[in-house]
Amino acid sequence: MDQKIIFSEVQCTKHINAVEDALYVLGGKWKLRIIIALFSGYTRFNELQRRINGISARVLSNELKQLELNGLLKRVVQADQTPVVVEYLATEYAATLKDVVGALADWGQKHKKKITITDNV
Amino acid sequence: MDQKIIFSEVQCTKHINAVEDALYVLGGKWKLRIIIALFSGYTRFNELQRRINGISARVLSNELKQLELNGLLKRVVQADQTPVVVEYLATEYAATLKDVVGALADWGQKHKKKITITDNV
DNA sequence: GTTAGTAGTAAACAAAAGGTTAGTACTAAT
DNA sequence: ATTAGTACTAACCTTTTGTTTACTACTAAC
Repeated sequence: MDQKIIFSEVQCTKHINAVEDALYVLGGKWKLRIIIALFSGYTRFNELQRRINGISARVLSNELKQLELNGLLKRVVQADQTPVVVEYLATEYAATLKDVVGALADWGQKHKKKITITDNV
Repeated sequence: MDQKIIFSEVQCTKHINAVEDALYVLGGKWKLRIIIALFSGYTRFNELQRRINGISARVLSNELKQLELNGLLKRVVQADQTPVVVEYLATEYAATLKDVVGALADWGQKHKKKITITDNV
């Protein structure tokens, strides 16, 4: 009932700003899903599209460009191959997202259990 | 260069689905910011609007309704007071988001430092 | 009695995000 | 020769999200 204050007044704006900075890069429906797929070893465009349920080629293409701009993946063209093969590889920097993805996936899993049992009050 | 696979193939879909469930509740531009403000002890409508830079009354109102539906806050009307005071209080369930908010804020903070130094390749 | 504050809602609109369809140019198999 | 796959892009449309302005109804201060 009387909820404890977790963050101090001074920390509030700091936290909001930090989350804002994170969401600028990770926000939207798809970016974290793409990062998970990359972590899982999927590298090719159509492979990613098949794995990430519901994403269109246009949106995937745009999202990949933005993730590359933010240093989370590298687009590698294997020009020696026929046909030319394009690979999207998570960078080392993307690995710093492990905690974020982990925390969110954990919570999501627990939340799903909660709503399937409680059916939400 | 040769990025290690962090999640196994089997875990990929599980992770994506879990993150999907989390984003269903927390996704969008405002929800996490509102939760942080609630954690910080801000409880009143106008107080929240002042604290969360850029949010309009309409959007704040809608977001608060959704957060209440998902059990993350309680809308409490102090009817005895004049004028009537409305308080939005984070629930205990919302406290389970501490790790998520923490991980995201941490990453956002580090990312901001990175881009202000490196200026991004 | 005018101004400011509380806690919003309604209507109208604009912007951002995402979806749909089709198409390119090339290869490889049937 | 047709079908299927790769890796996309363009144009167009819809949906979602957010903004702005105005308004309610009430209180409290100046």
